[in-house]
Amino acid sequence: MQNKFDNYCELLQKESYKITPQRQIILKTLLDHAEKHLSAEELHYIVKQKDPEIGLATIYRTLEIFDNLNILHKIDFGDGCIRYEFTDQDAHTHHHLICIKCGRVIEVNDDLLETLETWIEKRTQFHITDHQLKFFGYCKNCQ
Amino acid sequence: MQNKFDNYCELLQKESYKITPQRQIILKTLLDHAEKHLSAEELHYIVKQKDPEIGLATIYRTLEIFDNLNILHKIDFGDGCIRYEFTDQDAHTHHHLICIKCGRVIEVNDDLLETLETWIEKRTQFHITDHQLKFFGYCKNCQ
DNA sequence: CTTACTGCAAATCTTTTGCAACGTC
DNA sequence: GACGTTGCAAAAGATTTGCAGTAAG
Repeated sequence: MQNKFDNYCELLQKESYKITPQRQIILKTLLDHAEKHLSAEELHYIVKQKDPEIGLATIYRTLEIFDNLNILHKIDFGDGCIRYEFTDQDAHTHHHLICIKCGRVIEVNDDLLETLETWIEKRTQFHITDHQLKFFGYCKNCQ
Repeated sequence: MQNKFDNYCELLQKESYKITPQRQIILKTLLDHAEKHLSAEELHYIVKQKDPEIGLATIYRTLEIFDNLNILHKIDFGDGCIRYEFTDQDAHTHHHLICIKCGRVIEVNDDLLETLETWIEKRTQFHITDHQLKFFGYCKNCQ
């Protein structure tokens, strides 16, 4: 985990962004909760426990930068706020199961979609660069 | 198209919603632009040309009802507003190609996802009731 | 005539922006 | 020391809600 942190800091530096304490705290927090798909608000709540001074605007601005640098990307689970996920986690073959009762988000990996993608590209002349696949239903506990 | 309109009106009636002129105009407009995935704002703009009195709140309230009755459902193309699509159009085997340059939304049909769904259900014990698959990339014109 | 529906305005919620003060490099 | 970054407060944009008046059944 530490090396990820360092890598992302290097990337920031390389792109001439400054390594501020705020950005370090935010990045650490994101890494610590990588599987949680935090929203800006949730992230802010956690971050404030480490440094109560940090404002919500800084959270949004930092997430924006991380998104631009492709460190993470936005996902929407339909709950009214934007959530974030590390891009390196994605690997293009990773989907989400969203429980419509308890809201739990489960991740699944597969590569069946590759086939579909190739087929669609051939048929529609649309050049696909990314996809999002979400399944809605009931998780094991909520059935 | 007329029979769809009548069917949905019947459904409204059956669920003891009143068939008001506003709801009729909204429903007609939605049916006329079924392939457009209108947002509330866009819908309002069109509807106001037929009846300038209709307020945006009515649009939202009507869309809410239609969503609850499963006449249509929300989709999010990541452009900051909720869009709507008729549920009967979906047929569970219909996906969206979203051009990240011009924003055009193209629809594709396929049933390859069925296989994947069955496989996931078996493996994760998650009961899938719906899915959303979006592909991002460049359309023919924007490549 | 009852009860749901409407339009308006105000409220809410998430996200963005302007700006003066601040901190990194 | 320059310039990017921050916190705050205000703004913006989408959606919701309260309310008094209106209309469908």
